[in-house]
Amino acid sequence: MATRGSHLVSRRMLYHASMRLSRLVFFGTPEFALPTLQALCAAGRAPLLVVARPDRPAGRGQRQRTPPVAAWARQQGLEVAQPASVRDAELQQRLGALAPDLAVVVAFGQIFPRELLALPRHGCVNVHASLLPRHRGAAPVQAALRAGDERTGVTTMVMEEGLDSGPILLAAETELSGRETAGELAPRLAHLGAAALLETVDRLQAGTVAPRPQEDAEATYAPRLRKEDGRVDWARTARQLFDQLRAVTPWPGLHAELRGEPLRIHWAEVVEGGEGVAGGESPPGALLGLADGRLRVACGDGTVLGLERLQRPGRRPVDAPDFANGERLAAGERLA
RNA sequence: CGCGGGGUGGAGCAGUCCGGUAGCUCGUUGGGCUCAUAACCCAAAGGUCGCAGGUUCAAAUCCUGCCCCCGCAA
Repeated sequence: MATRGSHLVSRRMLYHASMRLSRLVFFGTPEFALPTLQALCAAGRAPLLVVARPDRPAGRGQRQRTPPVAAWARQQGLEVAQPASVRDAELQQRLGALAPDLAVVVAFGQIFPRELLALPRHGCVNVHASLLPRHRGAAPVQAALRAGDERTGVTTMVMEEGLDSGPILLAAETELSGRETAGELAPRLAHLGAAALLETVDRLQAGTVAPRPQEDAEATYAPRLRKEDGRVDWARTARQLFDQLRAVTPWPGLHAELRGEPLRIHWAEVVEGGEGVAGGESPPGALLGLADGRLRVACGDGTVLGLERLQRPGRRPVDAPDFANGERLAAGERLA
């Protein structure tokens, strides 16, 4: 067993000796972190301090937005801190004065320095939205969908300096329906994560769970999505595009181009038996006509994707038949 | 004051720059054709052109204010 450095934290946690975990602090920012915070409060484990990232301009009009976690915590009368950085000296002091037993971290959005990892008596526990070591990183929910995974889940782990590489405490799996989008899956995993975290804390306290190292060789990475991740490459197969669609919905959204203007694809389905429909050799992106309320598009390997709901910039989303009516599509046109 | 697009019969759009008869593709209704059909043919109904004010002989179109929707950006 490792005996120094970042492993110090996990070594302390390893042995069944029951822990006193009455003094918690919570780190989290977006919607995804909220169920866990709420679960802690409901279980009588309300944190002494809730730390979220600062308000910042967002949305149309660039108004200052308060992160969901900060808003809810204040409403509950919890102590809240929103430092510009977790390295903020004032925050460190405040945390130190609280002498927390454990920090619970969910989708906080900032890397923890070593001093912070070691500050709570028993370290920091993180809820991660994938089955580690698969999909380490900022966008695990989307990565599982994009990879076409049939199952995913949440993992609680002891935080160390590496990216989501700490020893695993508990994991909870769930089946993917195959039609679920990231926007639908995220809240589901958030609740699964809340339950897992609660159980993790209970079992740490009781001494009935021990950290188990990750298989680093099996790790995959899920970097934060960028706008470009929503761009369609019609040379990919319909199946791959469908998985991509589910991963990037609702953000950044799947988008292609028609007549030099952006076209957002809100929903589409793989058209079975597409090869026959394509009539063989249609180039990727070629429009193959409207059928069953879907606008068919030729994709890679002779597959066909049926676009169902589309949107032009500045317009509202419309169903494929309406889109075809208004757009006056001509034979032989192609999406880019 | 972050940038930008849009509100036109039931749906999706054109027309707005260069004021002057309300258009297109669908849908709906009636009729026809067909073995049949979400196909085709004929006909009809259906619109305060977001709201209010202004300019004008005349406003969907120009000017002012307001309401609503959406994209970018996060």
